[in-house]
Amino acid sequence: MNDVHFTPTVHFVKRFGYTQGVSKVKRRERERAEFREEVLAAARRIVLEEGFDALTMRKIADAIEYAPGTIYLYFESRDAIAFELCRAGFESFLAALLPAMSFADPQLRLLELGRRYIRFGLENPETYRLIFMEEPKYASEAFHEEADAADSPGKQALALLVSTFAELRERGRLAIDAEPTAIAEMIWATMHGIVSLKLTYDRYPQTSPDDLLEVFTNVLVRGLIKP
Amino acid sequence: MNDVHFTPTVHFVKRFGYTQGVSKVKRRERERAEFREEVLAAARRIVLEEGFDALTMRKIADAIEYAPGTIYLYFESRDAIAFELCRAGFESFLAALLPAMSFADPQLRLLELGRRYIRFGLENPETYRLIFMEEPKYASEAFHEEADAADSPGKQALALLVSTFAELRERGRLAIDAEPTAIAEMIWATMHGIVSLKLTYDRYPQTSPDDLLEVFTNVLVRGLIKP
DNA sequence: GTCTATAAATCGATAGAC
DNA sequence: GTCTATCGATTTATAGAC
Repeated sequence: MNDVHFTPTVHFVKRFGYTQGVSKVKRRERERAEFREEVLAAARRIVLEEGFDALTMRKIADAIEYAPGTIYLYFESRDAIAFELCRAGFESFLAALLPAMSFADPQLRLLELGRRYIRFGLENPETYRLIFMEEPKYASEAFHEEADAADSPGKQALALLVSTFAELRERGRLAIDAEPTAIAEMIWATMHGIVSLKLTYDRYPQTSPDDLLEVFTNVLVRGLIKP
Repeated sequence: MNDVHFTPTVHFVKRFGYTQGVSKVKRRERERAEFREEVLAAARRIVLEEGFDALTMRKIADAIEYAPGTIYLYFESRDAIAFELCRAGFESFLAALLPAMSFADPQLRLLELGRRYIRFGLENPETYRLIFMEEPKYASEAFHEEADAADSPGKQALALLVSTFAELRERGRLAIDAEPTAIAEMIWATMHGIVSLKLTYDRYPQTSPDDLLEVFTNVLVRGLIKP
């Protein structure tokens, strides 16, 4: 993603010269970032209230009280905005899970990861929809993107689960013989199922997400983990 | 849903009179049903190949080689077509699960239900997306609709799972103390998670749906069901 | 009953005035 | 840097000829 809008160096150097210092350049960059953030915040609000398909440049422009064309000076296209939303979405998803890693005991950590996963999904339905349920076009790109050295936030989040099961297996506490990756992805699937069903149907499942998680963890502790 | 197109009685009685018998009326009705089915088949194909958002009256008209306006003589709107697709989708979903009920043993029946659920989702991705993953607008309506006396096909499908767990509990074969409904909906969530993740991300989860199901059933048999 | 033609709305994106 | 104005494409749905 080479967004030319992020490197206006030539223009500013020509106009102000470097003898003037970089303060004005920095101010411009800051204002630019602020405008972009304003656009993204409005976009998130629209997706939350009206769904992803309702995310149009005109609606964003109305929300931030600018003309539609102005947004194109800060974002290449509507797709670029959607991609940025997904990117930020995976990052806040990872941030929501991370505190669970402070639990030293892998079983307690696992339960906390599940609780945090579900809470994130229910409290941020617009973000959850965007990264896990909508048109995979943008989300898949953001999930699979290879950052410079590290994995994408989405992959890192999954890695939290995998490492927890690897640890349980190392300690000989797994009751069945299965790959940590397979177990982790099965858990992921269940968490995703609980959240996405709740977000799609308001009245079904009749059981609350918390109770569904409790039944699942009861089964999990009995059937997968040795004490 | 009072679709005036379904009750053209007055028109036909005026035109043909009842002395002429009902054969022509029946032929008209049959042709009408055939046209509607042709529209729905084309709509299914479009949803399969290009996604639900690409379902437009023009595309349907092109596919069946009629003018766009003609479709409005048979369907009230695009929404009515989407609703009909969901309705038929729930019915074929139920039909795909039903054969599992021939297993007398509830545990074997449960495993077969899981296999059939996942197979249906993977083999009918367009229908699955439509009834369980897309805009809940039409699906929710079709799921919650109260047919004359019986439940909707969607509710009936869920009832297959619930009754299986009720049977297991009656026989004293449940290892944990939980409502059959809660257990059934937890299983539903997991099945839905496995299928929908696979349909949304092509490369993640890395574990195949079959292997995910196997891990899950291993945990389930160990942690939930007494032998 | 089907067609052509089109209305009315809305979309993404761009051009040019200021 | 922001605006107005608009292009060109797309949509649902309708009107009227045949």
